[in-house]
Amino acid sequence: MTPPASRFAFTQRQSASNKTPRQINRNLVFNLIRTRQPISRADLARVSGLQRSTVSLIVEDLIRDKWILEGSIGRLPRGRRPTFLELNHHRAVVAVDIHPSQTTVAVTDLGGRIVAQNLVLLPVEPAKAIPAIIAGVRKLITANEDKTFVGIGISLPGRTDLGLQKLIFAPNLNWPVLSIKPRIERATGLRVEMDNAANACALSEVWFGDSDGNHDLVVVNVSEGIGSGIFANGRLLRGENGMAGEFGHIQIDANGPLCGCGNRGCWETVASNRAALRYFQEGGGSASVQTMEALIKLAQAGEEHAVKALETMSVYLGRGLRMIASALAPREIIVVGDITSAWYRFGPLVEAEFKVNSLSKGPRLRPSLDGNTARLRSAVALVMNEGSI
Amino acid sequence: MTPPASRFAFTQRQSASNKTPRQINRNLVFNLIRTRQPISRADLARVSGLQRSTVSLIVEDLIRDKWILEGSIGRLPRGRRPTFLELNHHRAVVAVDIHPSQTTVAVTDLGGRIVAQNLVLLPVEPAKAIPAIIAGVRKLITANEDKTFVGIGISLPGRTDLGLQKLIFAPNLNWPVLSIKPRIERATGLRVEMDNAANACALSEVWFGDSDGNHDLVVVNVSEGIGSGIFANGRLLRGENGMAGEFGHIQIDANGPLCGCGNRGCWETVASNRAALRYFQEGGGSASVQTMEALIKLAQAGEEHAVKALETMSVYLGRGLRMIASALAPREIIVVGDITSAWYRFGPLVEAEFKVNSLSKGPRLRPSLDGNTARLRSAVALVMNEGSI
DNA sequence: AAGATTTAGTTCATAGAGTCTACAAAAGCG
DNA sequence: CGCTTTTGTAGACTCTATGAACTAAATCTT
Repeated sequence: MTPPASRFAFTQRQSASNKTPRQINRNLVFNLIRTRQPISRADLARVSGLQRSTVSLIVEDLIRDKWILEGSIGRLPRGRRPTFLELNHHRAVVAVDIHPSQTTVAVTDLGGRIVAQNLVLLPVEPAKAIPAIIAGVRKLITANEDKTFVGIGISLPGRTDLGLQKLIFAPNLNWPVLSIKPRIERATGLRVEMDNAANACALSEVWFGDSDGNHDLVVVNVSEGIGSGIFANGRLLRGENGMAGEFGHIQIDANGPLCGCGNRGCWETVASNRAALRYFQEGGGSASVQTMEALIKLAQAGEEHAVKALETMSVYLGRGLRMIASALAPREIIVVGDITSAWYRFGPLVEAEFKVNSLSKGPRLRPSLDGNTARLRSAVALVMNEGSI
Repeated sequence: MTPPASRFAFTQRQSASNKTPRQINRNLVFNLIRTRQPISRADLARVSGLQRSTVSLIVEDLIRDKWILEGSIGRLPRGRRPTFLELNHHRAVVAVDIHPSQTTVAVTDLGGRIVAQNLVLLPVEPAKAIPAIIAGVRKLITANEDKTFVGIGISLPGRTDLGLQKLIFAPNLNWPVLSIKPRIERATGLRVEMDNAANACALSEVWFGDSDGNHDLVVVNVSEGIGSGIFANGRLLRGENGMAGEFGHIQIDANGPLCGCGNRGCWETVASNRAALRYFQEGGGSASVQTMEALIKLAQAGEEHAVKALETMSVYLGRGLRMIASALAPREIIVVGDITSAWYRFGPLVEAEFKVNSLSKGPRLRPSLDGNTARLRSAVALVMNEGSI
């Protein structure tokens, strides 16, 4: 098939054993089943490039380990009928999406399909928030006792410290640096993996998008601030201390408003939800509008100040996205956030500014279909990505 | 040792055969010999984590294929004396560094040591430039007939089309889109690999730097324009059509001078060599100064206008570097270009602006020790990186 | 000086893994 | 009923790493 990866890349300083090919191929076969189920062994062999006998052995392993199941029997023009394989729908993952406005706990199957879902009212005090989350998780687990849970994936509105794997920094929630991972692990007995919302969305796009995960993409999460998740060279680009993707603080306007970081005119200060609300107030809009949803509703109803505010935000949004495009040249940039609910109206403005003076075609720019779902579905990816199989 | 890489990463959509471990381990062993030569089999086993017997087999292979040689015999406090292994110094690579101001052709051994070196006068017309390069390469090859050449690595002042692997776009040379790779391959009979100067420098840092190539770094090449090479997740980050790293066109100053790309205040227009010369002229400097080297010399002599021009450039340079740091959070940012020759004087200015308002420690910022050498030494990496072993 | 100890490097039986060929199973078609 | 086609399995074969045993060659101890 395609040529082998560079043999001199530095990716692996790790020696390989005889079990390495099985690990790789097992991974490959599982992902093919995940993305193309139902699928027969023979088709897996054709798609993967492995021999039918090899696929059979790997499938046997995966069935023994309860990751997949034999399903219905297919039908062909002639020849023996294939046995379809599918993900084991008795296995499930708990998905937690912590969000400033609303926190959701859900159960998804291994394919990322949402099976059950609850909202959790998050107490303001951090000390009470985590018990509330644990209670929500427990409730869903007991309500789905027929499932075997593989782990818990959490999407956070803040940074996680990948080195220690347990701290988060979530200024938008007014939480201090917290060590939530071990607490939830102890309380539930399940493995917990977490990452910030933008990375979660990026993983969702790669795992559940129609593309095969072979190209680079950037997810830009526009809410109170602006964060981003970068998928490049086949992995999330995390950077030192997980700090990569902080495009929110690239300077867009040297004369812009002062940012919390101390600089002027950071992208966040001119293109975030907060910026849009500020434009609205400064433009003479009603002081009663306090949330982005309200502002968007107003604009959709045709209120002039609201439209103007979102138009200004859109232009700045496009300008920053253009910088991301020239910095990383991904194949796609995906926007997540409230503004996407009015993309039909403001998307063209963003796109116009995004394409200004661009020499070549540039990346595709599109809104995420549903950020809430994407963050929840990322749970499977988070849990499985760390190699639980 | 370290835990295995994620089994669900999408890096490899490729099936593995039972030869895969050998490929990986051979790669690993060769790189250990490359970076730690001279080294014994026993030490290789200790460092790699492989068994002594496995290392012996791989070493036998590498010797048979002429990549390495048995060298001198060591001495220990007690026990049998180890046989040192080293790179085969009969094998060499041709390194070509095409540069607007001067083009160099060199021969390096597999360890990147420069064995021979010639300057090539590049005719202005592109039609005559390539024959001149070929002649220079031929001359060095015949002058080093004791060597066996593995390939030719070329560093270019422009973009290469990685998809087709043969086109380059080099506006700074006033060359049209050219297909130089197959021409040189046909003329010399050697495999040609090429990449732009910034990527070449990044590869050099990873291959020959003291770090083990396990972390992310960005090389910023400041000359007429500004280009960059991004090393992340264990590989060069190339992006769609090899266009990643075009930080030169991020906007630094919305009211800045008009850039060739159509926007205002691109980083290139305020922090490149060209920008420094413009500051100098606008500030009332002598019109006779036309090159960056001359400007730097003048500044080093204390001429006020020159100092001022380079100081302005330095501040803008630092500002852009700050954006790279927050976008990618690499462990290191390395600056290459003429300005590094006066880093002792202007580096602190760059660094000061770079660190403005930075919350955390941030990446290390440092000048490349020698950009010319780095670009030449990248030839080995370019040739070997594509898997010729 | 002879044996003990230590370290380097090799040999070989063994087990894990994928490939490839042969073959059994199961369906449609004439 | 036999032929063809396709799915899935079995087994011989090859490649590879492992780990224990072994040889080689040096120093240390007595």
